[in-house]
Amino acid sequence: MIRQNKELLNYVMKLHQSEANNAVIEQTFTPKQQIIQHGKQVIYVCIFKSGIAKCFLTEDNGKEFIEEFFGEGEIVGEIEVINEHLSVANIEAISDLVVYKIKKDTFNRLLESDKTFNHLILKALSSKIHYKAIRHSYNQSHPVESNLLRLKKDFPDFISAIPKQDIANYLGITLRSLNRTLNDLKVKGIF
Amino acid sequence: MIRQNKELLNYVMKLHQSEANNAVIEQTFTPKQQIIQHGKQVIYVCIFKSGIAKCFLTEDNGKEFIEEFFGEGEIVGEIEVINEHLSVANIEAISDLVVYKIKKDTFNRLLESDKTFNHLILKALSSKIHYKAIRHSYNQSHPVESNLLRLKKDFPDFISAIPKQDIANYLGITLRSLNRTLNDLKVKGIF
DNA sequence: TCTTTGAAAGGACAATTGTCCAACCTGTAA
DNA sequence: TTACAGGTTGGACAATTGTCCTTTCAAAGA
Repeated sequence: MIRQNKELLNYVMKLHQSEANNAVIEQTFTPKQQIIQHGKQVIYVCIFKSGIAKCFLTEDNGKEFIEEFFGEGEIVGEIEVINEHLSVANIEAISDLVVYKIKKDTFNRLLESDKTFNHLILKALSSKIHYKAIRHSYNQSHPVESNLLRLKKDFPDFISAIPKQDIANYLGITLRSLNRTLNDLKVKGIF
Repeated sequence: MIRQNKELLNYVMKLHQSEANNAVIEQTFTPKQQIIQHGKQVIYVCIFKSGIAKCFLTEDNGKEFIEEFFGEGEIVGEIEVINEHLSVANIEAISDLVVYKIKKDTFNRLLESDKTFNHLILKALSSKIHYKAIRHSYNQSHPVESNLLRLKKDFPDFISAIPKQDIANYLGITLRSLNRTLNDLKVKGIF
């Protein structure tokens, strides 16, 4: 549930050192700070060095849906830069965060001129599609209880690392339902 | 709900004519034929020239979840070729289908040597993430009735073009629920 | 110290959705 | 023709999930 991309992170760390003119900048965020906001232009592509952030959409009825939790090496803003549109989603820090920022133009230049980088981005995009497909299929096809067990298997400590409301929004259920199911699992001795 | 990518289709049609050695082959399928099967190696990337196919996963509990319906210009198999893993999903023809097939190695060569092609693929991948994000957020955050109205707006004739069970699987609901909601909408005079 | 705010927890009831089943068509094969 | 398989439809009831609301607790600020 917390996505990572170590291979990309390694490469961006190298770029951070080798590229001239601060092509890759480091920046820190504190919990609840916004990294990208829906409807705004995306000027920087960001790659997470450490910490956790959430990627979410807010629907017309006020409900918030969490697309992913992003950890080390995950990249955000690349979709918007590649397809040249405004930001679809919001990215917000959950923990303290350190990110590498790459200016839009620099990112496009790297895509064109650096074959390794280009391929890493192709792979990053493919992975996103891959894990989104698997996640939504599983979530839709299984009861809440199974979904929670699956998250626990992936990331045993998710209950304490991520606010309950965010977990509920990730699963597309209400906080009430989440609590109810967690309770059932406690009674059963799991969790 | 039926995804298209005309820009990519145009380019692949050009490749079909210009590339030597049958780099791009045309093939036809009839309804229910399998184009890609879960767990198998992907040797060809396919781009749809005409017709409709469904992309779906089958879960351990036997439930089938439909990722997307693909129409003109949509591409399948590229995720597997780029990330070098076995097929995640199944692709099956719904209507009669004509596809362009590109061998894995040819696809990789084009990605490396043809900048326009490379960029079209980057955009295709980005779009997939984009529309997946929007769709799942909307679906999870709205009742079945709203989801059906949204599909009808997108593709007015979907009820007759796509089997009911497939629509239910696409929305992650049962056939019973789908029928119930369709009935409600009929009574209300919509649909 | 005394509010105040926000996250967490759960009771009670309503609404939605699933499960199981039977009935009804339509086209195809025996 | 007859039988059968597959897609479609909806009744009856069970199970799940949502809505609304109250309580508790802990951290932050007046």
